[in-house]
Amino acid sequence: MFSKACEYGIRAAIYIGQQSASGRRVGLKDIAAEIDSPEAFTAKILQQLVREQLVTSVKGPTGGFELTPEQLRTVTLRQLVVAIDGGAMLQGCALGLPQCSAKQPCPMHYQFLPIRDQLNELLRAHTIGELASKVQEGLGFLKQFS
Amino acid sequence: MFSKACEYGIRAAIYIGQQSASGRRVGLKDIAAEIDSPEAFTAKILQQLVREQLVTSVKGPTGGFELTPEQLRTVTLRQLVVAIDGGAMLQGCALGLPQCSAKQPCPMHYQFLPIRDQLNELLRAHTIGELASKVQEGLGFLKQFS
DNA sequence: TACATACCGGACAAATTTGTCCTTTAATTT
DNA sequence: AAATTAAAGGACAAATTTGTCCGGTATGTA
Repeated sequence: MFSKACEYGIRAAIYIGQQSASGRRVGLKDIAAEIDSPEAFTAKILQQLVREQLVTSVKGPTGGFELTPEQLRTVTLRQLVVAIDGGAMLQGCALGLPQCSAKQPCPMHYQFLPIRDQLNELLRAHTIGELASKVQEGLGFLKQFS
Repeated sequence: MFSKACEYGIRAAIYIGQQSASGRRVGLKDIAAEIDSPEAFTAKILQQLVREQLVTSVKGPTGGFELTPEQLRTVTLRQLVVAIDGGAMLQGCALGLPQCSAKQPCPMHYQFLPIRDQLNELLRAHTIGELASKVQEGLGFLKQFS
């Protein structure tokens, strides 16, 4: 569905959000450990998110990553996905036709349309803050325990 | 959504189906030209589909690819996708958790479930023959004209 | 039987994605 | 101010996906 980078990015953002909601700023090492992702690769992805201002970072001792109250409230899953994977998967043709549209639809065009619309709607409807709360309440997990 | 290989594979299968429905067997060169795909790469993908018996091939002069009436009637989009991309995208967790399930769901688990179910249903519901007819009737396209 | 045709299969190459390492930059603490 | 901490950024490496090339194999035709 999404790229690895995107999966890590979303998990990281939610974890940062969860901690930010409790007033804690978190470092890269902590993040990678908590979401079970490769540290250096996760750093790259977070850099992207910081550049896009979807996540906030602070350098130096006591530094780390955090989400402002506004970011918690307004940044959606969709913004993360677009920032990391680009819009292609949320718009492009399922069969890869470059100009697929009602004008010259691929054979699956009208069947896929509602599903893609729902996916877009879904991603737009959920903020990082909301997902972070879910994790905080033990209703969702960012890595698996045994 | 799907890999390039999968996109080419689906388009190729539908084109072969369209021609088979009219009693024509088609060669690789023809296929690649009609669906606008790299020839040698398309050959690899078709080999896979032939091995899985989703497509039939005949060697030698007058040879080529075709779909038997049974293949036209029974092979679904889902079988093509699984043969080429594997089942991961049709089952795996959206956030990449290896063991995501109701037991330890990711924060988006229950939101994604209905969408993934619909996608599976959609892929299962459409046969190559059906999609080939759509193209034959001019209601769907496998490449774009200008 | 010889030849031509067209798929098969393996090796190879390019491009992209995933992942690592190390130096630089910024900020806090002593 | 110096030392320490942690993110930023660039270069590099591994893995996967995408794509090519070419000799081998099967099949139909003369």
